[in-house]
Amino acid sequence: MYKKILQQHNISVTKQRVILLEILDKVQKPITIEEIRLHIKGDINVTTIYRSLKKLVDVGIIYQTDFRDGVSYFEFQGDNHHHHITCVECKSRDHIDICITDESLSIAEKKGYSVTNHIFELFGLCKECSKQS
Amino acid sequence: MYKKILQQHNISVTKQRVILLEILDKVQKPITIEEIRLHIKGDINVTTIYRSLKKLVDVGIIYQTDFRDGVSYFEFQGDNHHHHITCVECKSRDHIDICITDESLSIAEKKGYSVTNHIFELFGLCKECSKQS
DNA sequence: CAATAATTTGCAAATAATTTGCAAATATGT
DNA sequence: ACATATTTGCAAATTATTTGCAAATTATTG
Repeated sequence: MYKKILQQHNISVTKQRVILLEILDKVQKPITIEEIRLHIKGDINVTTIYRSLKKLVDVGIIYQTDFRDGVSYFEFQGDNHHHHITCVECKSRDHIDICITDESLSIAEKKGYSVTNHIFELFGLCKECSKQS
Repeated sequence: MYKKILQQHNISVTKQRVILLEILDKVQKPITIEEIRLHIKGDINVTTIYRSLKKLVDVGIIYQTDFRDGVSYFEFQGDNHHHHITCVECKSRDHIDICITDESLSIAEKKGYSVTNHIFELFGLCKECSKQS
C-alpha cells in the first residue's frame, strides 16, 4: 500500500520510507522526529529520517508543520486533509477540518504563483486553560 | 510611537524593544534575527533579541512565522495584516492579503479554543521558476 | 521625587535540532 | 542481470536557540 503511494509520486521505494509512512499513518497526528524514532523497531539513521521525511514532504505525501517549539512535526493526512489548533498553555491539540480558501489560492495565482504547499496553524487557549487565567 | 504600542500591551518600554520595533516597522517584511542584527546600529545582545522578539510576539505586536528554512522570521504588520506566498525555488516572497476565515475561527471556538494567534503560509512556484521547470 | 519591587539585559557557555561529505548499499530501467 | 541513479549510514560539523546568573534598567508605591 505504501509502496504504491511512493510509486505514484515517482520516488524510490525503500524500506525506510515505507516504515516511516507506516508509523505516520498509524499515529494519525503530527509527531516529531524524536517521537518517530521511538516507534521504529530496529533502527534507521537519523540522517536518513531527516532526508526521507523531507522527500515525502517535497512530493506532497506528508504534511510538515511547526508549532513554534523549535521542532518540526510531520503528519500523514491521507484523504482527510486538515489543520490544527494548539493550546499555547498545555500544548493540547485538536483538528480543524478547514483549509485554504479558494479565494487565497486565486489571489496567489493572480500574483503569478502556483501554490503547491501550505502551513496553517492556529494557536490559542483550550477550555481548561481559559478557566485558570 | 513605539513606546505607546509597548505600553498599550502592558510590557516594559526598553531601548532595545523600541529599536527592534523601529527596524521591523521600517523593513515591512519578514526578516530573520541575523538580518535584524545587521540593521542594529551599536549592539544588542543576541539573547536579548531572542527574548524581546518572543515577548513582542506573545503580546501580539509582531508576527512570527517560519518558511521552513530552519530560521524564524519576524514581521511588524501594523494595521495591514497579511500573510505570504514563498517560491520554493528562488525564495521570492509576496504578500497575500487574506487571513483566517470566520468559519475556521468558529470551528475552533466550538471545540472550546479561543484563538489568539496563527501561522498561515503558502508555498509554490513563482512565474519565473515555473517557466524553467 | 525617592525607594523598593519587578522586569529586563548582557555574557559566556550549553543544548539540541539539523546538515554535510563520502563510501557502501540498494533501487530502477533496459 | 547490468549499468545508472538514488538512497543510506556514519561521524563530525554547523547553527539556531536557550539557560543561569549578576548587573542594569524600568515600573510602582508612598
